[in-house]
Amino acid sequence: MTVPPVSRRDRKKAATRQAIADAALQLFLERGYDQVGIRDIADAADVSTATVFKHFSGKEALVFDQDQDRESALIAAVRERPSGQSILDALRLHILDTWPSIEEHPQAAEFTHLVDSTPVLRAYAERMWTRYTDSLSAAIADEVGVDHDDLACVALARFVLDIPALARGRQDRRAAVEAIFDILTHGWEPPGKRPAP
Amino acid sequence: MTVPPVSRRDRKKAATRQAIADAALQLFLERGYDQVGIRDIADAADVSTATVFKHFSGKEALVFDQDQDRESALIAAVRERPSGQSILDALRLHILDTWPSIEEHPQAAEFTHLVDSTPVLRAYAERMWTRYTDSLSAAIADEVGVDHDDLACVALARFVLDIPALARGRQDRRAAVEAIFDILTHGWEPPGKRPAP
DNA sequence: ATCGCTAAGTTGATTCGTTGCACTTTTCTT
DNA sequence: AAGAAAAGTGCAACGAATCAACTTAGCGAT
Repeated sequence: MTVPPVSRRDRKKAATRQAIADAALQLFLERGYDQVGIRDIADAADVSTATVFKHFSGKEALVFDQDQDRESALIAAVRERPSGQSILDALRLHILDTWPSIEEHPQAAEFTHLVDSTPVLRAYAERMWTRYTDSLSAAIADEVGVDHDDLACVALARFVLDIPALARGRQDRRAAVEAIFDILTHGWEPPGKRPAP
Repeated sequence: MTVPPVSRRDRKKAATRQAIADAALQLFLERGYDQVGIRDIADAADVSTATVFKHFSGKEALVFDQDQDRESALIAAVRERPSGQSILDALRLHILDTWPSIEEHPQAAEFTHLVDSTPVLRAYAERMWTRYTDSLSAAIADEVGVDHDDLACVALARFVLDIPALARGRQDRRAAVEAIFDILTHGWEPPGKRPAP
């Protein structure tokens, strides 16, 4: 939850931003991403197209309005973990706690479908996560006490941020997360043969 | 190296494609990616803009003309590895053999700078690699004898394909590759503190 | 209270990547 | 040599995004 804006100006600004995001999401869900133009969104929100781009960096960003909170939460999970808990455990538990329940929420079903069925949105979502590599790896490096650009920390951050893409579409997301963390903790081994179905 | 085309038609097709790619790269290096339009490239290659898009899926693809060979080589390294060699070793040795020498080649310096200094190209390059996840993970799964969508194999493929992005800009690329494979082999551990400079 | 300053929003034009369509030219097949 | 298939052309058009000049509304300090 973000701090509520103070001045009237800020409130109005936030209001228009919200109006644009709401209008966009509704239209996207109704007609599909590619069947909605920026002008449609601007008209629905009763603003000009230029205003849309003042608030959002591009069309894709209209869809992912609040997913930045998940990044802050992830970093907080590392920085404020209980003493004695390893970084890997903190990440694992936090992810198990929050991500699957978010994505399994019934309201999110059509949203997930929208993203999955639109290639440009899939691409944007993936890049959105890996773009957070810098801040997450900085947090990890701080906790360990090494330079921010320490390779092991950057790599771990990157691998952890790959998890949403890897776990997407799995029947049992929790098991998927556990399996990936097992690789990160103990190293990769050839999986045993599965019984043929 | 790809097999030379057979018929005259194929040769001409390859020639125009090459002319477009050459013109594009030269202009990009001269003026910078954003300062060159598709129409400039088409004029320089003496074709119409429509022809450019017949050969390349988009503007970014003009820059990465031959990087697909590296993917095939990577998969071959897994499939045709010496018997008794582990998959991880095969990947590690192949990458150490080929990638750093390619990127340290002097001719590639300005190309690398072009990509690094153009955000949209950086993004495309990253996505280009992770897009190969499917074929690499399929190769790994085949060698291990499990389903193509086995999570551990997909995860390994993804992590290995993250390596270019992680090793980019490191002073010692070989050491970086080794360090990342160490994580993938034995699991992640907090790195020891470095001596303060 | 009000006077400017700043930031939000508008309007309209403009650039640029990309696609579609109807058409011509070249090459392959038989 | 005829006709099918594919490469390329020319042009118009669409949508996303940006820019410049302008209007409006809220803010802060006198």
